[in-house]
Amino acid sequence: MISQNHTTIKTIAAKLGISKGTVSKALQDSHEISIATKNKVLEAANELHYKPNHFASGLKSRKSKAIAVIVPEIVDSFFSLAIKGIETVTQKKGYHINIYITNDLVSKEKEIFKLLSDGRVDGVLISICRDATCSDHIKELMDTGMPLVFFDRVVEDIETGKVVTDDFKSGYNAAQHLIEQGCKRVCFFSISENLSILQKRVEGFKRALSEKHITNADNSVYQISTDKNKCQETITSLLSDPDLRPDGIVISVELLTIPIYTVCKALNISIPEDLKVICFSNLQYASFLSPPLTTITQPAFEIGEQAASLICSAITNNRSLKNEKIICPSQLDIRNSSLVY
Amino acid sequence: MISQNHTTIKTIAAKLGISKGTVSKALQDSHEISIATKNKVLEAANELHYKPNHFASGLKSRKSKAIAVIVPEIVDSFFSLAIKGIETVTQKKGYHINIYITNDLVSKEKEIFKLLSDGRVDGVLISICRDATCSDHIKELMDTGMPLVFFDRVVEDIETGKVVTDDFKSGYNAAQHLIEQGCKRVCFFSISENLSILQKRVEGFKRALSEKHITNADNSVYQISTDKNKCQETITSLLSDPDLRPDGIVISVELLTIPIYTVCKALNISIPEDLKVICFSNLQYASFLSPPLTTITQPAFEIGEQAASLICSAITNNRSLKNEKIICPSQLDIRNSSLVY
DNA sequence: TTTATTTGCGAAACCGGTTGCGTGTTATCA
DNA sequence: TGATAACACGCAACCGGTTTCGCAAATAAA
Repeated sequence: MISQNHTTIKTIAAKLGISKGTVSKALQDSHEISIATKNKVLEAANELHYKPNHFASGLKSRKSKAIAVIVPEIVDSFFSLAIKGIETVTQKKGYHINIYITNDLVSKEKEIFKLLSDGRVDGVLISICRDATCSDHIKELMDTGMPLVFFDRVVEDIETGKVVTDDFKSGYNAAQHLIEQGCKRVCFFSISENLSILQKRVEGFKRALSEKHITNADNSVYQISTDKNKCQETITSLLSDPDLRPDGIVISVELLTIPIYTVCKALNISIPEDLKVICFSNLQYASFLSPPLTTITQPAFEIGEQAASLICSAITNNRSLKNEKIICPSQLDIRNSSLVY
Repeated sequence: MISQNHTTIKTIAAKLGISKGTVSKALQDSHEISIATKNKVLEAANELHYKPNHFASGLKSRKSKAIAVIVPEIVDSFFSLAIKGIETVTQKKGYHINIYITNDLVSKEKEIFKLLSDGRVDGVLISICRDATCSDHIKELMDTGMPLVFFDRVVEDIETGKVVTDDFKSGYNAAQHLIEQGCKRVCFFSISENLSILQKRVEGFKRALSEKHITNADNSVYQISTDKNKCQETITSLLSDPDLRPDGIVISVELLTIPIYTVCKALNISIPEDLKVICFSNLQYASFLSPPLTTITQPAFEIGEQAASLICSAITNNRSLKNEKIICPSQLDIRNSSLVY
């Protein structure tokens, strides 16, 4: 095991009595090498179990054939599906993916970006942190020429590839659906004021409210902590008073589903009788929850595929990503949690 | 953007009028460089935004600080949690992780192993395919000295690090629980005859049956396809006849949960009245399913952490992984799907 | 003061492929 | 048959750090 006498291009050259350069060119199927020599080289390479060294070739080519994928969370049906979509594409195109999880911490996001400046990856796919207070680290890496594509959670004022869903419309549709189901006091539970996609969902949500003359529009959006305990506390306080509590909620992220179901159970609030719920979620199990959860289902897999395609073509064709914005529409999957009882 | 005039060690050397070697040593805080020079180098490096080149250092050191993580699926609460556990550890130790998804195909697994022989990763963490008919590719890579750790789905006859749960006992406990709940005809739904962990679960399951003198033990294990349509067909045919169908099922993997719930709904079989169900699963939503699902919950996060720790210490300390087997016990989370009505 | 030792740094080989250029050989054409 | 072109391959620099070795100057010991 210790004697890793790996075979290099030099080994092959020595065995065949030819030069390194010739072996290298033969392996690349270069036109300036005869077929006879190529065959001999291939045979020897095979026999000696030759494997080209990633570092050596990367040193010259400055290409790693790897892409960084940065996500806030992985135990999440949206992000895991998106990653699967990414992997499907990158695998076909011969790219490797490096996964980084930020846990929604900008500090960790910054550390990751430091690591990526060593040429380890050829491009970056990222869905940014919830508390996205600063994006200098992103700009800095991009300034070195690193291609970067945002998916889902984007930084609005950085001009580069973006793949998102139709957030405004989705927020609008969600609210409209609840209103159509008879809700009079509709709320939006968000987890961040900074994320542009959540802002857009809120805008769409508010638009629907104002169009339908729902009066609590100004006081209808709540920021919920993602810390388990705080989260449940906040929701509990918001839902405790039967006279003040909403009769319809749009949940901005899947993460909040369990807390809300938990609190409703604890407070004996029945969904959908007392409270109608709709959630931005990709949960496979939505139909089998109790009650079945109405969702705004994002095309997570497709978003991943599109993002991966964009970054790959940016890398190989040196394609500019400015003004490349792809919008994959979400769909409303109506289930019992939001239906008239 | 095109002018990527990156600064190298040479740039710094030229600016300061010293040699490459000195700069390199200064950056490594070598004892043979004066503090004055080190400071000058650090300052210049900072000023010029110097970033060491991953390929150049890797070429010498033969270390990539990267670990491959190979899983059959990622949209799965067990595997995504395990990956999160892995990432927690590797991130702390300065390792990157490359994710590969096999979709349970040996062919893809083999392709991945070919890719990993170029020095791109320093070690491998893998949970093998369902149809694990051959493991030559794994042995071949290990023969080159590549450290490898199996987690959850292991190859029994390859001697290396393994992190698993107590599969026999879990299978035993699952069956015992159903029997205690009054089931007379208990079945095990598996997805593979080849996976040793499933074999062990089955063994434990059968042991419980025989100890309790359940008579259908010989005819109680069914292999279910993971193809959606075939899967539902098989389950439907197994559950159709009210006189022949089981009154208790142990589901070996999370993947089969939805099909079973779906078929039961379609056939109007009520869980747990007509059929009690228990599933090997890490689903966060188990409590909120209808009915809440009794699970054998594997310590997925911990399994990931342990596996990552093992591989890291194998890489850095050249620690041998033979006979390194870590068993993280699962727990039985009893919910309504298996309880006496 | 002389010798021995330590300190600080430069020169150059090295890691393993890649590539431009030059050269000798063979094929082509007038 | 001589000039030209196509072909096949070797040589050596190069990518950007790392590391060994050696040397000169500074310091310590004799």
